[in-house]
Amino acid sequence: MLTPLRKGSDYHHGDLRDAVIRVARDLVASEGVSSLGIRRVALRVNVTPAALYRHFESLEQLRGEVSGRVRNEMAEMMILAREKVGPATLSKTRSRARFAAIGDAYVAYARKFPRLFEIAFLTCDALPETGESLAWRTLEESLEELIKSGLLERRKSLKAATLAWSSIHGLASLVASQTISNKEYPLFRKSVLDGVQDAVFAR
Amino acid sequence: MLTPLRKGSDYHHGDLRDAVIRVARDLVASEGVSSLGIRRVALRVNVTPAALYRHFESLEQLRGEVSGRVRNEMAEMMILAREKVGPATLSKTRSRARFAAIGDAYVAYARKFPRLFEIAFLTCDALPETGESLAWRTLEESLEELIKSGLLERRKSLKAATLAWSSIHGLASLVASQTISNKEYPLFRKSVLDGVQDAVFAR
DNA sequence: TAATAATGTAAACAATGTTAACACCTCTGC
DNA sequence: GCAGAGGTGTTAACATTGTTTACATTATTA
Repeated sequence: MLTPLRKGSDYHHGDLRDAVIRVARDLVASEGVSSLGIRRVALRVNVTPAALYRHFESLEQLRGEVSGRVRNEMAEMMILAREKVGPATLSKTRSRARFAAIGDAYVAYARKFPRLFEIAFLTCDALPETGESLAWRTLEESLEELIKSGLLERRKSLKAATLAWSSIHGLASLVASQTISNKEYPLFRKSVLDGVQDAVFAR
Repeated sequence: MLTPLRKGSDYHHGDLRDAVIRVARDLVASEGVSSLGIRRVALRVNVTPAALYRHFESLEQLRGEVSGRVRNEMAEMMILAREKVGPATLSKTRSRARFAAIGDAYVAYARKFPRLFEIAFLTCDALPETGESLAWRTLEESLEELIKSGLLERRKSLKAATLAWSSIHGLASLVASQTISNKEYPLFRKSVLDGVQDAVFAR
């Protein structure tokens, strides 16, 4: 327990809104999106249900907020994984490995937190206005590295980005929804990764 | 109205179970998966809520049943689209067109019925025992055609199938969840289709 | 035709999202 | 310092939901 949710006998919470989203995220992660509810979250945050309506218009909006937070979390995981292989250089193998890392992190997240991945891409009537996603920008950065290290022609870059995202996302989605099992996964993984690399890297 | 839901003053319905799934499907299609409810469906079928529990254990199971029906519906659309380009022959262009048709039908369905596509791939605790999916078998058939017409080596066939499905599914999923807009769609579509064809067809 | 199973209804239950009226806390302007 | 105003929590209620239990009606079968 990092910080107590309520400091002593405070009437005010201090930072409800954020605590609510955090707890909601954890609830979805462990019990699924259909278990996310105003009252259940309120209980865990040790607050009255009505209090949540000071910070969220509806359950639907809270769901959207969780969805947005998860998408950011995913992107941060991707960035972390990329940094872990080493800082960006002009080395071909380096930038190639960094590119592979973000794709791997994407589907690794879906495998580790399938319920979170699910809520991240649910059609949401009330999603927080997000410009270009962090994940997409991260992908673009990696492609830029590939261009600078001479592995990718600039004119092919956009096409590479869209194909890479689609196939990686498809793999992640099929895994998260258990449409493909853990046993089938390695084959799918190899096919997709090879396919993406074949398409991205000029031969 | 094709068939009246209740024949005259019948106490018994005749074929509730099926009528329920049909109505549930339409409800999801028009108002989204979170609007699917026992009472709402019961009302539309002109039946008491408790009646549904003679045919389904829970709302969760009904959701699973709808999900299964939609997956079948998708596969039927794919088969229909494939037949529409013409019967299977050994012609290279023919089998190639038939292969493209099923991929196009897949994402076309997701574009036309995003809410149905969504429920089709929701993680479902109670999904009806389905062996190999009809869609997957349809894909395998098309790959077999490609092999027989000399466009694809048999040893590459499984890899081709997994890559094709992942990327097409990813494209469909990103479209259905509105992660990519209608404006961005054409570019994504071209990238994915080209990428799949490059990977599938030996060069 | 009488018993039995299948399938519907009626009424109740606890739990849910949401709202309105009220209480407390914190801050600003004098 | 302090009065009031706005922000943030509580309490109590409401309509609606999934689900169960007891009962009524129809269909099936021996």
